[in-house]
Amino acid sequence: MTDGSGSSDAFVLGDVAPGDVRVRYSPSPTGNPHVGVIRTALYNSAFARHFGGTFVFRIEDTDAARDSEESYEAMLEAMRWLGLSWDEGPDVGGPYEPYRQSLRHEIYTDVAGTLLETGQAYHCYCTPEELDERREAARAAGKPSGYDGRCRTLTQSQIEAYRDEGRQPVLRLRMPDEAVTFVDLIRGEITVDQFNLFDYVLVRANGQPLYPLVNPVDDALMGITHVLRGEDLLSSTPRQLVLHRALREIGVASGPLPRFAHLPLVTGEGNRKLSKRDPESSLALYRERGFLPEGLLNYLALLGWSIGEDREVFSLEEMAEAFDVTRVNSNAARFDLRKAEAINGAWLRRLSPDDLAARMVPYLQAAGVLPASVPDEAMELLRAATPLVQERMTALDEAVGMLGFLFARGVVPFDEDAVVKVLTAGARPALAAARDGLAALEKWNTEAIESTLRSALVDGLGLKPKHAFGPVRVAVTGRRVSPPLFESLELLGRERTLARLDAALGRTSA
RNA sequence: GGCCCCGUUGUGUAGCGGCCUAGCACGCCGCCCUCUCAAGGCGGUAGCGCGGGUUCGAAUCCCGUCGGGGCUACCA
Repeated sequence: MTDGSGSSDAFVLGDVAPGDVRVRYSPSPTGNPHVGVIRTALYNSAFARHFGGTFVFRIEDTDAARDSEESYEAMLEAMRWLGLSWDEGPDVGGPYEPYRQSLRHEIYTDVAGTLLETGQAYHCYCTPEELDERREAARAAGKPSGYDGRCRTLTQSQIEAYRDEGRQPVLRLRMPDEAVTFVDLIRGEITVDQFNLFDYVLVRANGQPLYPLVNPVDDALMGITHVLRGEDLLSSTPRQLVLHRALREIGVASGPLPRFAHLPLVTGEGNRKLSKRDPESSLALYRERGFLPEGLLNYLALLGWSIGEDREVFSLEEMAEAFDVTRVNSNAARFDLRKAEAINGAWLRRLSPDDLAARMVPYLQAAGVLPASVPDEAMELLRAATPLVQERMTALDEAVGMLGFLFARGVVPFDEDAVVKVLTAGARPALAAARDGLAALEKWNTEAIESTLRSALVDGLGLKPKHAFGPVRVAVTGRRVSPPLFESLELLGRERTLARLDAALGRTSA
């Protein structure tokens, strides 16, 4: 938290007291949540918490054709999984309910009506075809191709003529005859002149309010003080500001205009904006792969912002403490899976073994390694094995391959390649010596196992460590890569170890 | 086409006129450690798009240029 006295904080706040800061995250529930949009949520959350303000979660389900209840649930669930909590929202309520646009229809209709009555907006009777035609013509002439304002000053008789034709009008906002300037918290002053400000559509001919109306109206009504959103919305900001001013003029809203910060886009391969259609953008994918919420969020934070001082691993709390929008980069950032994995790995290693063990459970269950209800012994075994794999994992789903052998009943599933390359006839002496040595062992612990194996295989058979332990590893774990061998054997137990060595011996003789 | 934004190694960034022979992280390469794989340690690779200014001095400021991206719907 901060008192807002830092120099950038003061600039960012403007006239707003730190505790009065209100930001919102307002996704539209179409498809699966994607990482770019989650980063926006993260930055908003960090911003609100930095100032001790309010983080509002609002659902922009304005487009009935594309929105779905499933993705609404998915969005909520994703936010909870990530641990991004909100102060007001569709599920928790708040002073500005409802928080779903689909439930606020009347509000928009009322506002639209007032906008029309006061002349801030007007009816436009142009058909889509006419619009297209004129747009193409303007474009061909090298001129701005937005709406040309034809219906701005229709006479009563013209209106009646259109009505007689059966035309249904859309509602357009009247833009000013002067440039609009605003200060973007990240990019500085941005100006768009009046020739590039078009009277845009607020309400469809069928009466449905559109995003360009609904979004600023909700921001204004909900007292949003700062808008942190993607750069793709940058060019529409001047137009929205005009609406905001109009809303204040007609008394629908009061308070200062929101301040904007446009976050750099998150791109994928080829520097294109990451879209929902790109598979690597899917939050669910990273979750299934076993990313930790902490790790993913940490990585996402790095996409456009730096905590400074050559540090890259930090928590949500640390981020909130240090977050400064003005230090967000203005250039687009490429999502890099390798780096994301590295950060996630760092978080995995930070976890306490018990915590990590608990988090691995669902992944082991999903893979059938552990049953739906985990017996106490199995959980004990898992906890004991966790330190062996903790520094070897980059994501939770890797636990399946690394620890599967510990929970396998009877014969382990073998990796074919490992069998062919390692469990050869030449491996028999090593396997046999290992079997005999281990069978005779008095105490079954890591130290004893190691010294027995070393003396039997390395000293006794004169094998190089790599060739000595390789066959044992494959015999017992089924793979060429495993957690440390001696510790693994201890955990596996003598009985199962010997059984697997016997099984391997059987294989190699065949 | 028009408007807007952006431009430091392959990627993410530090840098806010001298501390920069440009730092860090990921990646990549090599070495060490070592029962495999990791983790860890050490070392290496590679960058201020270009051209003009301003200045004693520019990655940092200005202009231009080139390049990239976004927007340009009765989608959000």
